[in-house]
Amino acid sequence: MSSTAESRTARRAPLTRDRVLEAAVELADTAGIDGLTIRRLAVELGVEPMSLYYHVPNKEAILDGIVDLVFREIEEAVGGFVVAETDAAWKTTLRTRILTAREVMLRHPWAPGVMDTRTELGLANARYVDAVVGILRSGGLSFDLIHHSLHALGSRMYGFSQELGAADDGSAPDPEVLAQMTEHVPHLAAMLSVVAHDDPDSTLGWCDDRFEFEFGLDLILDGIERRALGG
Amino acid sequence: MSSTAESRTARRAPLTRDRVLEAAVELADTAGIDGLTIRRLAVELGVEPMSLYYHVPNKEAILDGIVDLVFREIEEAVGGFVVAETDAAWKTTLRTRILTAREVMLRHPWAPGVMDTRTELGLANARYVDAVVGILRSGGLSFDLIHHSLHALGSRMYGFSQELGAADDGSAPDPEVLAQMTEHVPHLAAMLSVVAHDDPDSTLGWCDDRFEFEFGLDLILDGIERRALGG
DNA sequence: ACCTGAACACCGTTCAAGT
DNA sequence: ACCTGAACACCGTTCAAGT
Repeated sequence: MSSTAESRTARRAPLTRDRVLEAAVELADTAGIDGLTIRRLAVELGVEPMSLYYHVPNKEAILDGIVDLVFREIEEAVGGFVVAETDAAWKTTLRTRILTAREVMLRHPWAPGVMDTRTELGLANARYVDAVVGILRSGGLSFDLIHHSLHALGSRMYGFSQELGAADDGSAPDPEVLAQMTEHVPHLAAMLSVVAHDDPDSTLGWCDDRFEFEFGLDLILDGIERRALGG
Repeated sequence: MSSTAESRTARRAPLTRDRVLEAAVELADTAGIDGLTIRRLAVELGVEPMSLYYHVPNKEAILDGIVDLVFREIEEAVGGFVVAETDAAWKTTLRTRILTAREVMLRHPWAPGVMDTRTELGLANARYVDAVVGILRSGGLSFDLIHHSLHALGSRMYGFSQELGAADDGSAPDPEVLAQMTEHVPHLAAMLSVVAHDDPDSTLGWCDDRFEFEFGLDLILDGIERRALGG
């Protein structure tokens, strides 16, 4: 009973690599990726900045570690990366797998950005890709086609894809802005004035909304299937 | 004749927004995006750091500016963004357009990364998208399908796509590493041991090699065409 | 109009030291 | 074994000033 009250959350719990990484994910979730600094992370953990370096070599390792955590979260969400030997319904299996990964990604909007900056493929990430290869293999695809398919999917395989910019944010196009656009980008303006977005779960900025994501995903999955059937 | 020799390249040329941005592109090309700092940019221009702020409000504006320059470079490379009224060969028109954009992107490996961080759609970027919309429109597609197609293309529309990590860098798989991989990522290891990469113009790390890029691009373009024909 | 100097509030990280 | 303090070499940016 040496301390009457905790002055900070989990102050006395011993620091560990896992606690550092979990706190880092939480900080990135709440403060954004720019808010994730060694120094802020330290105050969050009730510790001096330099203490972190005992558990983690540098900031890059922290970034590696938090994308690892995200992939482990995906593994948990899909109930483990076990793959059937053969699976006639490989396409829907992969589809739901990817949409589940997407759910997790939506909880960590910073994840796509920092995944892009990773140069090495971490183990958890590799295990995710491995499972995707397994699913495609269970559908009887050749390794060659599987390889091309991974490239074709790109980041969509992880449940996210590049956005096009703020022009397409789901808000109704302002008629006045539209008039100005007509001068410089007539085709784009015409499209936006025609396309009515209803955006049920509105986007996080980095990410298509669900309908658009699925449209692109299905386009690619259909294409892969067609290649597999020799089309 | 007050100065006998230039102590720095273009030292006495008056600073201007354009000169700042051109120097910024050059610095990012040579020193990488992390090497592009206000302070280094200043010494490159033979000027004090604070001088830049007279021509540009802050660093974000510089980043906006250099992706603008990249899109202008693309516009030049494709010979202007004019679009035919109707074009039966819209698919190959768009295909070559995108592959030309890709050539430019390959000259500026930092571009995809900073494009991802832009929140607003700049004018030059919008003009690029506008031309793509125009090409699809010239093929007779509905604006609705065009809109979905833009999302389906994602960053591929600009000539780049997300990479999967260093595991797939075109180097022949090291048998010893492969043995270790077999334990944790058996499907991936099996695929890599089968897939022989011949990588003519080898990648820059952020980017698929040309064959893989075209495979994915054609998959999507074929899918769009099929949707257009009501498939 | 265009450029500068000093200063501020931040970074990540090293190194030698404390317990 | 685990944490700290002072210090270093960087950032972007403000503000008041120079010409």
